[in-house]
Amino acid sequence: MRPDDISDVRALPLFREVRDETFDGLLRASFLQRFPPGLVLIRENERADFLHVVVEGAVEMFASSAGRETTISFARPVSAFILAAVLKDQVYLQSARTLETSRVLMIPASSVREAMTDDAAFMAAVVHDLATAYRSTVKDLKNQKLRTGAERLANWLLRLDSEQHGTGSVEIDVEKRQLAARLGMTPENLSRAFAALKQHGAIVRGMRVEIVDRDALIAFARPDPLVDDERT
Amino acid sequence: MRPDDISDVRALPLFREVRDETFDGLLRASFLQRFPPGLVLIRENERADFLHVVVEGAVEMFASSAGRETTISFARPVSAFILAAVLKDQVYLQSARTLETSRVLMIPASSVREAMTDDAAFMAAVVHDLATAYRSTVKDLKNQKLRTGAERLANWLLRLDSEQHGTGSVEIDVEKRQLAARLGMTPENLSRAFAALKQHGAIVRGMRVEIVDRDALIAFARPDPLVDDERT
DNA sequence: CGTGGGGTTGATACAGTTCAAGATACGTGG
DNA sequence: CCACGTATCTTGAACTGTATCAACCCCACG
Repeated sequence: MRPDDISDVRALPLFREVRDETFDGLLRASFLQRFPPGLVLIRENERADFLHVVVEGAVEMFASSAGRETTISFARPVSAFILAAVLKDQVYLQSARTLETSRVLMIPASSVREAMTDDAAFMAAVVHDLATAYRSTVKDLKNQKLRTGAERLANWLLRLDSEQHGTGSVEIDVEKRQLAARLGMTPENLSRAFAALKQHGAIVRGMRVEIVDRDALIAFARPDPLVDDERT
Repeated sequence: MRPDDISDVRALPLFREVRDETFDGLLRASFLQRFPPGLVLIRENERADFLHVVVEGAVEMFASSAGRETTISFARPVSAFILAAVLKDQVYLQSARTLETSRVLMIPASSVREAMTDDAAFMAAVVHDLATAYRSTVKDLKNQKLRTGAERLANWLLRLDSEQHGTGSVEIDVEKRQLAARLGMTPENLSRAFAALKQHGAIVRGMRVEIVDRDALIAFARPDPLVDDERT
């Protein structure tokens, strides 16, 4: 494991305040592995043996039941995923697969649980991380239940624009099929949602979207900090 | 506060393993209040000043955005709700209102955060509670995204039957409009879903449902422990 | 009684998926 | 460098799932 990677992982909210010996102990038992795109890292219903941390690349969390499948979320560097299953010593509720070539740090579940009982600072960080993940899922649920697909897209565009300095010209940084999955719809539906947004001030051309009438787009999207804001 | 209530609250997973002085400290700062039905206890976007515990009655968690509203979950005695907002010292993401006359214990957020830093056992219980709430929300999300309304109803009936000793004759213990909200659909849609289940071995008459062909109902519902099981 | 709320039913409309076909983009091998 | 093949994206049409609006039934309760 390269020194750069170590310091990136160390900088995670989950590990930042932790004692050195706790962090070293966690790393000693772990290993970093490189995976090709499309590889399934975790299958739901398997026992949670490791806490995974995406160090490089991108991972999609998804879930299936009765033959249907849906995307739950994406994990990008540097972040940990499925902490809850590890803590409860339970099976995963979600599956995970790489979207690109990715490097993933795998920390044994038992080490995580030990570190938590030994180091109060780590346990406090775990509490914070869990609370954040929980609230993020509640926001997803609200986004899904309270909005149509086109509205979810419009709000996603507004957020992306503000991340890209609010110039009104947005570069889509993911494949559209991935974007469709993230927004909880089919690729066909995403196409139609883009077409529908022409009426509301957003024009798409390839991977670039021009927000020509921000007020109209906002009026259509009706953004809500309790759904869209990352920080709260 | 009556001794019975105290021991009920003490028995919650969140407080069971906690030191006596921690528990006493929490209670000292708290107060128990009685509320009439339909009263809004918490409004989303308000600062989380209290951790609430339903001691008696029933509370509905719901959320609104852009004029639409949806039910997120129900809290029945004895359980705590919206722990995450309290821990992050943030605003509530959900609103809460009583469904019936209810008694609710309100613990100041600052006391909860103090108790957590003082008592490792309490913090450990908080971790477990948060992980459980998080996984429960993920299951809700899967239930919502992977199933139709009729399928959600069918699975709810199967679970209710197993709770009522699997006799195949199920008594619905909530108003149907509440049930519709819990299953994420309109009351009209619930009526139609019940009608549709006649084809799949479940016959409704008033508040009573007869499961006349369990195999057929299971084949239609396709229950999944990773969505329906409370324990995992 | 009569009135009102919960529940059901019907008609209509919108949201979303599916299936199929065509368009565009892109990397590879000839 | 072009041609081809493949994957992504778009568009159209049909269909499922759900919401909405309206009418009506039923029963409990004043």
